[in-house]
Amino acid sequence: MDTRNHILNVAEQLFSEQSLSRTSLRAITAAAQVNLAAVHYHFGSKEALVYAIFERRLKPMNAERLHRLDTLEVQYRPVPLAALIRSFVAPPLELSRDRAHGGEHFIRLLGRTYTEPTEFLQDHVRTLYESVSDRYQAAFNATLPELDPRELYWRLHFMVGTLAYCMSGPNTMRLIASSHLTEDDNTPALIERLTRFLIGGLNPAAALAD
Amino acid sequence: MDTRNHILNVAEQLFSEQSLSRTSLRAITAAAQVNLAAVHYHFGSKEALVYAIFERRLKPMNAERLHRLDTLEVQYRPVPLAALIRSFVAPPLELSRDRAHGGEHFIRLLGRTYTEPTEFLQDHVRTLYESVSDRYQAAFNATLPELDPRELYWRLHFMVGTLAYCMSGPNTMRLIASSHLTEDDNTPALIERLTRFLIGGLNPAAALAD
DNA sequence: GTCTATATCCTGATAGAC
DNA sequence: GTCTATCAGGATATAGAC
Repeated sequence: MDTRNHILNVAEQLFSEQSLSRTSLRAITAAAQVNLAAVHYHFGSKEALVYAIFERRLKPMNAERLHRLDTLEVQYRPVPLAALIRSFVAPPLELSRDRAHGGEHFIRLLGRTYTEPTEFLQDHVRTLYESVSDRYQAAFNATLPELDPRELYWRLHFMVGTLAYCMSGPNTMRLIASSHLTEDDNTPALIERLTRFLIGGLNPAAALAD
Repeated sequence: MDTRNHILNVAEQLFSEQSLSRTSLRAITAAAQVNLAAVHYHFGSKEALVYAIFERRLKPMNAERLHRLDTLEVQYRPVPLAALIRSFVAPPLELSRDRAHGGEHFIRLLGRTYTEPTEFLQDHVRTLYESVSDRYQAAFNATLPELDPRELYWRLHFMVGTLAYCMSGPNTMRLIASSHLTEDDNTPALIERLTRFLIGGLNPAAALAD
């Protein structure tokens, strides 16, 4: 079990630095200083290893989102927009800050997965997102009842896209001059910046409030 | 020259469906019904083929952006936010609609490249974006003078992220239930939806106007 | 559980005839 | 310009000793 977790950690980091297909099992086992065959013993295949990486992180992350949403929904109905957005974007961004446990690497990897056309992963990840997707769609619908479902759908799509780009992180292609990209910009500040941006985008009329 | 363009077209499509590393030269030459050695004769290497694909599309696309910005800047100063955003997001989205010339495939590929950690491409693409990046940063700064540079940087970062996600297209992972993802949603409508979202995000106070 | 050795296949690239 | 044939290396996966 120790070896298994060690492989997960090292693979997670390497996968976050290079694409899945460009990262070989040999590179992983060499970096982890374990035998090549250990991966097949513990996971069965490279794809199964990737599955395990996503499952380990996504389950608690999305459970945290649902927990925050539960708390909000007993307190308010409907949930105020700012709080709703924050409960959705904060868990992944906070996980990305968790360098001690490798969360930073995983979130980078996750951000890329949103746009990567690797079919074998898409289905697996979609399943791990199902409850979050349903619950939040209903919650946003309750908070923004004046939007028709199609318009709401598109705005949520834009929201997910913005978040995904933030997750893919500082090693992403920087089209905008990066003189202001300072590492000192901490996670709570980023969460607030992003939340303000999304409030404006999701509901222009509500942007002035809060 | 005919073979060369044919290879470019076929490669562009295959690269948009699978990641760069998972798409082999053999798959490309088989689909294009040309000889494997033809790629090396016309381009020299797989990486050089990828360069050529990006150069062919990115140069006119960004020239179009700068052309629109030029036109706007002789007409207004500063350029209104909505028009500025539209001039930035429309060229790629319109290109994505150009199925006759394969623009749809390229834009999908481009959307992914924003978050993919393939170093050899990043530098090349960044160079092709340099003038656009500089000009637009100045234009947004003139339109939104009340934002300090760091805040503006982050909002533009969010904007690019949202656009990138839209470009990566309908085959992207759909976390939000896709019942409303109808293909009939045409490009002009998407441009307007996205522009309205971005107006709200970039400048909440201006969202109510326009 | 861990390791060595190996099977099988696919990759990008190139040499050289036509 | 196009083709065949081939090289050299790296990939995943597995069989079997310890």
